[in-house]
Amino acid sequence: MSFYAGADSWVPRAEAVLHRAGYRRGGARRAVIELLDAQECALTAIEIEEALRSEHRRVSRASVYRILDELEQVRLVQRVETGQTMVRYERVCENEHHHHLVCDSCGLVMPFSDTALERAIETLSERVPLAVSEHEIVLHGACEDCAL
Amino acid sequence: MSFYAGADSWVPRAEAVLHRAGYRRGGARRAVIELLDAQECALTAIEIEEALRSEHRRVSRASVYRILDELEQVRLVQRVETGQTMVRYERVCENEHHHHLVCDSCGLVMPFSDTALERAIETLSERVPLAVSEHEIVLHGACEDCAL
DNA sequence: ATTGTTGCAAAGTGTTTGCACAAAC
DNA sequence: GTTTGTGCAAACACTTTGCAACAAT
Repeated sequence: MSFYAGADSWVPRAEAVLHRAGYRRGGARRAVIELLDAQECALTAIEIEEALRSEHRRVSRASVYRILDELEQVRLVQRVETGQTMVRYERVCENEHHHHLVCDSCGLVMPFSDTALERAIETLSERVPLAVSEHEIVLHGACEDCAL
Repeated sequence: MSFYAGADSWVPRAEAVLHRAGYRRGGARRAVIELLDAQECALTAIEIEEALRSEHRRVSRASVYRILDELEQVRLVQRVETGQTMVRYERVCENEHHHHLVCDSCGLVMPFSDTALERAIETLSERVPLAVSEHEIVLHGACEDCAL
């Protein structure tokens, strides 16, 4: 099992995908893309807005939502539902695939990946009355600090 | 793989758990409990409100939310996040454990269960920096009708 | 010049809260 | 009789939309 596989060239790929899909460039979208690329794990829209503001690249909240929506539609970004009232978003890389651990006590979200789990999902996907395109797995519990 | 294991004696257990936790009885809570017990899969708060109204057991929306929250806290009910803007809720039975298939096209939600998957989760849970208490798995895709 | 992008403010929508009254114990 | 449960309406919080100004092509 591993815990985060590091970056690939997501920013250039994102630009290419967006261009091909007919989008023009824009400062707000660029800022969101670069921020997401620098993240280790999923952020909420409001966290994204705040992070950008704190690095003096203010983007309106409406734009954050619009941009995340666009990026999700072209599958550059995926939603992560952690049971924490707010949806989270993270970039999707072609070679790296992970799921999430959520501490229900402090709200910490961590990525993890496991090949046995992926194999089980793959096998299962063939036997289910659904043409499976995605899957999401969230483990809830108490993180090491909170479990003390 | 199987697709829904049927009822156990959830209503009496719910009553017992609530009583032990110091709750009094109430018509609204009773109605929600009986409705949830009759479901095959997870409902949203608004679906619950509407279902109760249509069987002439009107319960205010605020009460639906309050009751679901209480039931969740004593683990009689669990949230299901399907990526469909509204959270869903379903009863949790002691002997039956399932996950969900979601059709992203029509919104259909179906339960499924798989022992290989559960084994993978169990093994994995030991090796992760989290004291795992729950897990949620959602498969997204197109259902048989929508895939045509 | 045309068309997509952005910010702002307003509207929307699901959820929560305050309060008064009814019901349970 | 005291405490909890419930309905109603108002308040909330996150998200979406309308619109005018701006920027990219």
